Amino acid sequence: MDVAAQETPDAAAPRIAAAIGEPARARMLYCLLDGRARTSTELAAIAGVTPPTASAHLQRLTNHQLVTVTAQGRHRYYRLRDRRVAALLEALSVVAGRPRDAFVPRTPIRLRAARTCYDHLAGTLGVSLHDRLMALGWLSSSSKKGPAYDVTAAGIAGFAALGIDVAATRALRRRFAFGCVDWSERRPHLGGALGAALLEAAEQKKWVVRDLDSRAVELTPRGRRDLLARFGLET
Amino acid sequence: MDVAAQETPDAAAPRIAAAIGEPARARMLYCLLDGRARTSTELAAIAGVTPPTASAHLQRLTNHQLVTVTAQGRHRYYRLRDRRVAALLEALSVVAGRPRDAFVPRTPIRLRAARTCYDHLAGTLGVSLHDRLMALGWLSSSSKKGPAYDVTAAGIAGFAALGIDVAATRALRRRFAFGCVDWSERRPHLGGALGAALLEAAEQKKWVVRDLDSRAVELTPRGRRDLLARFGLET
DNA sequence: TCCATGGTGTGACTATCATCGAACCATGGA
DNA sequence: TCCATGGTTCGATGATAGTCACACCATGGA
Repeated sequence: MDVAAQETPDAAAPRIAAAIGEPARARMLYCLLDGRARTSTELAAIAGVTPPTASAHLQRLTNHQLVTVTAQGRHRYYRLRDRRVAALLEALSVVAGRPRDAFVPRTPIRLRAARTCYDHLAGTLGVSLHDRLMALGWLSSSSKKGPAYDVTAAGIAGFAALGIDVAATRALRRRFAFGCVDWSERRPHLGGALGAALLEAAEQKKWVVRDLDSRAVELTPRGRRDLLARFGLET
Repeated sequence: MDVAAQETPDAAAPRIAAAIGEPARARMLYCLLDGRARTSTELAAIAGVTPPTASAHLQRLTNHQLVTVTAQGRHRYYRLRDRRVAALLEALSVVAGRPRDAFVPRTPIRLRAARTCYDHLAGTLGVSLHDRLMALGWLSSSSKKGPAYDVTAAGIAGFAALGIDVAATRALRRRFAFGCVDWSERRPHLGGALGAALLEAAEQKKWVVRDLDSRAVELTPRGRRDLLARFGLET
């Protein structure tokens, strides 16, 4: 019974919002925001509910096109449906994280320090890396204050040295590179296909390790050393 | 009792989503998406509930920082808190309006034809105007496929003739101009400060008239004539 | 074939909340 | 001062939906 498929967009919007608007489901979704898949029981633990409850929640999220499920043996892997759902969750975080009087961030330091934003680096690490890339002249902000970026000749060479083919990345059918603002820093980090490629490269080089249960990303000793050497980045 | 102010962003997100995720409240919010303010009773009628119910809803929306209220005499005017809330609602529409098999738009034609998207023109009118501005060479897409736009010399002159000071608009502290994709057309129209200035100019020239109860925008006979004359735009 | 494990359906309980009528407060005009 | 109007608060009611224990189905390995 795919409820969502029979509705007008107007009627679907509040139902989708309601689907997100339940703490256990929200925990699941924000965990999946790193773009990876989780099994039903993993998500049950993360949400803090029993498997039957989690199953009901996941069914609802699937009906409303927020997540997709793929069966693999005995396991069923759930993941966010697409980047637009991720964008919705990020937009929600932006509104939820609005500065308020005497606001003190209560987010775990680990998560503020380095984390993924769907499929690219965010947090303080993501922001400093972004600033460094701008300072090095690898990236250029094409429009006056617009979020879209372009890569300079120096940047093409630099990214190539990291094993990133800029031309191939640009050819992907998604936004190439832009300043992605997230809730904890309120400053841009590198988003888009290029940001994703950068995270992938960093993971491959074992500069960073992703946490399984959250969006946290840990900087390895090797990563700390290489980032300093290559970018002059103090972490 | 401002519940939202005592919460971490993480706990606030699902509550905000839940605040949107109730049909009556969603109707109110999407109505306010044109950026204008409405009184409590107006919103009650639009949502299809009695004044006491609407009052409770509006209180919740206010607590969760989605709308603000300003008292004027006996009336209390509610409006969306800021552009980020509008962005959230649009992101929600995008997910809600995802193409589905045999999808038939059930939106009133009037709303599809011309409407506002927070504070700029959308709908088929917004889209054709956008395409025309590109064809005339007033706008240029700065990045490869990014949404940010810039204005050409021809555009600066053209907008000036409409009474729009491009330099002043660019100086505003918001995104200058970009392709804003909305749910009904799935094609970009002109968003940002420049889009807002264009709508304002069109309103001032009596080319369009806004509807009070919805996001609909009506093209006046004069507007039809002038748009044809100035842009060669058949409506 | 049997068993262990991952995952889902059922039914009962409970809490939340949307709703409205009626009463109440506040503003502006007569 | 009184009244009309806009708007909110209160209290009661009913529906929705989140929760878990238990039972059930499916897959994979022994």
